[in-house]
Amino acid sequence: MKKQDAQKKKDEERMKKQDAQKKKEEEKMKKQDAQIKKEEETMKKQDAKKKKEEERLLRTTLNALRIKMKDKAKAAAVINDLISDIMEHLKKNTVCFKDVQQKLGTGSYYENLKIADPDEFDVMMPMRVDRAEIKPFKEDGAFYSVGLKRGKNPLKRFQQEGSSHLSASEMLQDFREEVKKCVKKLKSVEVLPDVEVPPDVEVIRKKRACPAVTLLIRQKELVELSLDVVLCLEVKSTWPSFTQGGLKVERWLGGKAKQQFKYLPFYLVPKYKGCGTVVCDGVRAKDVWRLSFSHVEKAIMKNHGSKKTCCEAGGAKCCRKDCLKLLKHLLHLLKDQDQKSFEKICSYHAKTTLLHACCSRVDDSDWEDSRLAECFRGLLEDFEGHLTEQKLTNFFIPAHNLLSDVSRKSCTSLASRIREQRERGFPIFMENEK
DNA sequence: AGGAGCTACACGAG
DNA sequence: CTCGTGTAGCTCCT
Repeated sequence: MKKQDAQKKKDEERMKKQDAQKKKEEEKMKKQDAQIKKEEETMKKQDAKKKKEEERLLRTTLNALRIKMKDKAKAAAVINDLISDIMEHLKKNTVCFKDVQQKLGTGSYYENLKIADPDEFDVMMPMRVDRAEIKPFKEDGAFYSVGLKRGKNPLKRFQQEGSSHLSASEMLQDFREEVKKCVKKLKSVEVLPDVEVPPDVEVIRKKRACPAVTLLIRQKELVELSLDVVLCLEVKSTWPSFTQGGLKVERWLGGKAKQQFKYLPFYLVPKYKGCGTVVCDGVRAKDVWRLSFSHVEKAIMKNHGSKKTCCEAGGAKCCRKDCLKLLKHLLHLLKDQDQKSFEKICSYHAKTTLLHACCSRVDDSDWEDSRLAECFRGLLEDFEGHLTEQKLTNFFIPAHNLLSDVSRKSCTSLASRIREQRERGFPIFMENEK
């Protein structure tokens, strides 16, 4: 019996030992679990911290990009005076350009997207052309020849001999001369002793394939201002068929909004490249015009939410514009570092990327102000995608690739520079932070 | 043509 | 931080 008892005790003890062992192991496991959880939590915390840091960086960057009210007021006074002088001159002293009645402010300043300094202004001066014959020039649908039909029109003098085509180059040249005359006249005005020194205005040399007459305004104690005056044709008729399938804003802004945009006129700017060799249907390359929808871009930027109240006093604020501002800023900084290689990539590419992004992430909740960092990253990924594929469709003309003139090399190298910034938390913004 | 009233934004006060 | 105010630009109205 004793033996049996002893055996039992032994067994029991062994069992106890085993149990203890088990418990120990369980505890060990628990501890490990806890450890893992803890690690996960610290990772999460670190991530959150990183996110917060990044958010802060982006906000301070945006803050620094804000335009000062005083600068804006000073610049606007000068620019507006200059613009009304030019318009007056055109109305009173010219025959062919007297029909320019309104100014059409375009570009980032007038879209409230200008960053850092109010130093660049874009103004279009439209001339109505009625009953014009607009024919596409080459295949992508961005360039057109403009023919005038019979009837009186001060623009007739810009028609090519033996054809009805309006010569973009000649018209732009004459327009330049008129602007120059106006500037000269302004300079010759006698300066009264008690009047402020008038700003020094210079018409700068025409750049190749540039539709604008650029004026540089220098003033004491103020940044240099540049004013692009763009002569353009306003056509009040249905948009060219090449625009079909573009402006895909139905899901974002609604079908009605799209319809209303399509009721607006379209514009043609004298953007031609190359010399006067005959290229297509007897039309010379320097006589062609390029489509412009900057008035629609501006309207979209002003009314950019899927809800009407987006960014209004009562509604929720979104970060669409802020994301674009940041992208433009990043592009500027990268261009400054590496001037030559990214020369051909401009803020219009950034703007177009945002427009496309808004069409794929259509809800205002996709662009909540609180998600700035996340949204900005998304926009950058879009941009990198366009660059690596070397394909960025004109928002209004699906067959027109805005990157077709940019070299493969600069596309891929810019894409990797942007990716690098994104992955490293935008050190380029930190360097420029003060 | 000019001005009233609006929006979008900057900015300073509390 | 929120709020009111100022500024420029735009639309609509007379």
